[in-house]
Amino acid sequence: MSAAEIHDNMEARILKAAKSLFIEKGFEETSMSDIAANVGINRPGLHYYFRTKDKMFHAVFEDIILSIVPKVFTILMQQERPIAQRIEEVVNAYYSLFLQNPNLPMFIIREMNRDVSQLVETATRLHLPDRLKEVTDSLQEEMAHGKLRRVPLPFLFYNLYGLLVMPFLTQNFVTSIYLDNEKTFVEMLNAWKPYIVLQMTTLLTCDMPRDDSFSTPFL
Amino acid sequence: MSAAEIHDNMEARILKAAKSLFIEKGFEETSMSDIAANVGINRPGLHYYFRTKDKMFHAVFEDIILSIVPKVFTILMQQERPIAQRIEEVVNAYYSLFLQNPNLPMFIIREMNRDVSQLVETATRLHLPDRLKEVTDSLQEEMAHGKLRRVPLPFLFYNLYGLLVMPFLTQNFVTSIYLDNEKTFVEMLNAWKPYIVLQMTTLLTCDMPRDDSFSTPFL
DNA sequence: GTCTATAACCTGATAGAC
DNA sequence: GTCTATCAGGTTATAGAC
Repeated sequence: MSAAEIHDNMEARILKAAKSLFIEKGFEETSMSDIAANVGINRPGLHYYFRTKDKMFHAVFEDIILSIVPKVFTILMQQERPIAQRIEEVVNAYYSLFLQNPNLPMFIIREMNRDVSQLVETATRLHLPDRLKEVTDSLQEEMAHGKLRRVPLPFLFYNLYGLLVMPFLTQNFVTSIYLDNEKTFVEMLNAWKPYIVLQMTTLLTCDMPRDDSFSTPFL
Repeated sequence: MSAAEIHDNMEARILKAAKSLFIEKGFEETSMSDIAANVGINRPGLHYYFRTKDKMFHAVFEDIILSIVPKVFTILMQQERPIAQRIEEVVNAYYSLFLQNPNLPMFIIREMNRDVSQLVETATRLHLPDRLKEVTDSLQEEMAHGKLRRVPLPFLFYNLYGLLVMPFLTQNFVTSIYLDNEKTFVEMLNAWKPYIVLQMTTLLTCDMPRDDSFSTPFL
């Protein structure tokens, strides 16, 4: 194995450990010592591969975003498929990601609040705003053609992510109060899924009393 | 002013400062120095009034819970009022609390995950589990009588809090991407409110396709 | 009651030996 | 590349003067 390969290999090992710790405990509460101990090297070793804690974090965060966001964008743009089907697939994608990392929703929301500008910066570097615009344009086209009801985009966002993320954010709490074990939690998640899809499709297809006092340029 | 009054007064001042800092930055990221500086006394002074940082935090947390939870419980138990009205009042109560403290939802969820057992302990000390049981009994009675549709309680919880809390959790993010200023955010919140009420009443009163594969003792 | 001084420890980061 | 030693700064908490 060449020196470069050893280097890459160690870099990957560090990233893996850092990712798991950052997700579990957040940026501030994760120390370089924690990560070093987890990888099996010394604190200064980390600084050799990633000069600062910040740079390590950026790498981890980018990795996480790339693992889900493009997938969701692609699903949402498939205009030929019924919206209920697309939503269900989006929910499935998030479910499978979150079930592997139950702390991920918490992590992302915390990060959103700790440092928005960094998040926006990372997203821009990955050209996600451009891709997002394509998605919203696509949805608005469907709305304009009457295929979907006109709903302000932030409301779609709140509806989907609120319903999707709340069970994970409160997993510990709900489990300790209502449920006996983790298996029950997964069963509950599966029973919850159709509610999410139904609420979203209702919002996007059925006529509901609507308050037009709030209008925005973005829908 | 007696010595005891001076003592109580300083205790209150400390609690107020601690509350605002804990909510804004969380438990771990708030230092005793921060609080001391905010109150205008020295670090060791804090330890005189609250022996440890933990004890101070418990006092703050208890204060927050008492400011909202009993109110919500009372509203939900008013069986004579239409459910839509009750839900709207609950949303109003949370809105007015969260608009004063936009970081409160984040704070509570973080705390839920940092230390569930402490949360449960505090709740028990305040006899909230007993009061909660009365509320759920009341709702289940309405369900049994056909006044409300039978919905698993955790699903009601997810629906209400997911829709209610998501705008606040993502306020910084959404504001920096979609909106120009804070005023717009409040306008959006007000436009969002009827959606929450409608989604909840739909869930609780309309017939929807339903998956009965998940049944629990608590519904 | 409130202060200064300090204990004991943890943090991220770097310099330099090997 | 990986180590030891160390820096400069932060943390909670306490002892003891006044």
